[in-house]
Amino acid sequence: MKKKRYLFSDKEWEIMKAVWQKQNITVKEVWQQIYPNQEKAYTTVQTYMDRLVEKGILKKAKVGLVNFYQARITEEQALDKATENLVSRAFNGSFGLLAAFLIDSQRLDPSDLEKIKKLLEEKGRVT
Amino acid sequence: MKKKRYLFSDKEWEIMKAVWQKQNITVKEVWQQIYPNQEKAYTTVQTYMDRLVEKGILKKAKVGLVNFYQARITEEQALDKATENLVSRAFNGSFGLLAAFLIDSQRLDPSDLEKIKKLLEEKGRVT
DNA sequence: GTATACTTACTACAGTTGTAGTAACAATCC
DNA sequence: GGATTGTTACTACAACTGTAGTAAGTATAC
Repeated sequence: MKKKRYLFSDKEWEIMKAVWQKQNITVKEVWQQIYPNQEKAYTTVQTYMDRLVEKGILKKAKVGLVNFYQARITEEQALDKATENLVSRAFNGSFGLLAAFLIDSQRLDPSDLEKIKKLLEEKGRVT
Repeated sequence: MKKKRYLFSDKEWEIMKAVWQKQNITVKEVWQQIYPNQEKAYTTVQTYMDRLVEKGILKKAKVGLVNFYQARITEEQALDKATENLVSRAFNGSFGLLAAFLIDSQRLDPSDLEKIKKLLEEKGRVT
């Protein structure tokens, strides 16, 4: 088992999202959830998941015939790492820059902006 | 020349940051800037840059002996794509979620928060 | 109790990325 | 003008990623 990177590839994100939704999940369940129309082979999903085990991100335990997989890190942790990675590569390490970029982008709708204002106010009150 | 992905690997970001700083840059200049202590071989940087040319992200033009490289996409575009990619993989496609995550994280210092408030107000006024 | 179905374990292979070496050619130093 | 230096072009190779096939073992259907 190698050192955890917490940095996922595209496909690994898909898998992890499913695992966080249902701790103790099987390959089959993940497969059915993310590829309901068999877009990818069952064994492809199996490979992704076993690689995540090798990387120390998932653990698996056999119950009878079947392997059940669990995440060893939280979604929170993964989001944080992924965001940090983007920020460090692309935004010169400044989370503030990313935040400003988001606000300036056309990517937030009015309700997003409202929510952000609320969060800021709360933050202000607590601090 | 393949289709532009605009999605960069870690090393590609390093290169691109240098290229955006100085349009028409040589391999040597990039190398000296990002590896001032020769942490990596000159030819390593050369390889990164020529791959970016193959991918259509950079173009190169020879002047005398030497190749000068230019970006074919703006930093803005790349930031947007990279952010979009993170959001779509990790934040269920919601830019608002990412923004909220940032505000909630301990990653923004008071001056960041101030700046964000200002931006929001301006946005409010224009909208 | 043999054929069928499901699941795992293992193997394979092409494309991408990180890393760098070598060959060849031009410029320049004496 | 031969040796040295700088630059490019090309090749190489291991790790990682996306993708999937096959073998083998267990369960189930009759």
